[in-house]
Amino acid sequence: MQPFRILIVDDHAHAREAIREILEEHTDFVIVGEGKNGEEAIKLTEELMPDIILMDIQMPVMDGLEATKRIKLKFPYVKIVMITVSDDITDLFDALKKGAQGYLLKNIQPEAWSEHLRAFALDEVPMSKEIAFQILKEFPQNKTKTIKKTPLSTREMEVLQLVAKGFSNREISESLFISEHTVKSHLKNILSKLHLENRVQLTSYAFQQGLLN
Amino acid sequence: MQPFRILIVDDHAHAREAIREILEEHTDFVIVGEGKNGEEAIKLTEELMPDIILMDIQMPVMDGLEATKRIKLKFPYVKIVMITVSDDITDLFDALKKGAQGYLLKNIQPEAWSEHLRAFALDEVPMSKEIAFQILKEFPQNKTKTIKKTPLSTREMEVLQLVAKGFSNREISESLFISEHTVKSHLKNILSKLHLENRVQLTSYAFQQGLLN
DNA sequence: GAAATAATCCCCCAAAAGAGTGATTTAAGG
DNA sequence: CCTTAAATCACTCTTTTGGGGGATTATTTC
Repeated sequence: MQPFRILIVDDHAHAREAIREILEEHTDFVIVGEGKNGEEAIKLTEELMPDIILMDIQMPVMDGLEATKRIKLKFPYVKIVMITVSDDITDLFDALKKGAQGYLLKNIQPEAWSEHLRAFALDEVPMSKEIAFQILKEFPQNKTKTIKKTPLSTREMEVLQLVAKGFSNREISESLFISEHTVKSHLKNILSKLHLENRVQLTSYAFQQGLLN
Repeated sequence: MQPFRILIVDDHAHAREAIREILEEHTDFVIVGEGKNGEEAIKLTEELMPDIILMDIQMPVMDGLEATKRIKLKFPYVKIVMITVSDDITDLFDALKKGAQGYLLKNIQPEAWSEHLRAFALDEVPMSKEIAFQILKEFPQNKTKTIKKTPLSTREMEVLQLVAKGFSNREISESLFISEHTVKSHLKNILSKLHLENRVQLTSYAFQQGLLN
């Protein structure tokens, strides 16, 4: 079998070096390029068409979330795996939303990376539950609390329903007998709670979660 | 049983008179008000809270479609029935999309109206298939051709997929390697073909029709 | 009684969306 | 050959959206 072609994107040279060392122990991975930020990631992906991109989340110029989103839009078949030491695990969920296949934590059992990467590359797992569990259980309690559920309030749900039906903020405000400012405020909070960017994504989300009617 | 409280909205006085005559033959209908346009319809609905609104489509100031949409947004339980002599039957489907319960044609068997209205009021039919058929069969062939299916083209479907994922026009244009102008043009055509107003409604539609993935 | 949350409203501002026009090129069908 | 449809791009203009600040009440929770 052809080795998996891997692109590494991280702003720290020493981090890239560490990753390279880990992967070079295995003959079924070949590192085809390295980038320092999101912009380079996009350019290098176009040039090299890697099988897998290992991408850091925090980077200057363009961060890994934005880069993941854009690369996935243009090249849906490229697998992207986030690498991070993030202390805010919600970033990782955001990454999955933007199309990343999975994530690996720099400081947690890098010796097992190759195994997980192979699983990602072979599409064996969209996001392996075992890996997720493995990672989550490593997190101290106070960290995982950052993924606390912030469910939508009653009013926010009402707004959501009307947004998903395609009504404008103005129309919603008239329907609920409140000002348009308030509607925008609710919507802002909803998008923020759900880590979404716009009302279309909210509508998709609502359909997929069965939140409507 | 209480008689059904009916509001008539039509810009022609003689049309309102004709409707009044038809309905007054039946004791289970009482006409509580009359309006001449969409704005009046909204005002009168707030004041009178009728069970059923009989509304013309073509009216000055604000037409029946817009009025239907707004009334339904504020008062979802009011039944709205469109009355029209429209030669473009697509208007009627638009009316149903905006929340109308059904429609009646001025020039076709008004003697059967009361029966149909009773059905609408009692929620026996969201839009009775028999009535729809009855009306459709009265239409000459060349008229019904105006409801011709205009399916989306391949490219339009591609645009739809990306819109429903919450991407902006700019992002879509970069993904498809075309200009943003072209994306807007496609989107405009899509919305027009499907009689929708914005990308959120398109997203809802796509989900409900199972057009995605 | 303090702290947190929900719901309401306000301002500013840049970007995006949508509606109305238009044009050109290519491909497909009769 | 003519017509139609699809796909592309363009310009203008207004409205809408979404992000960034805030603030005030009232209620609930600890």
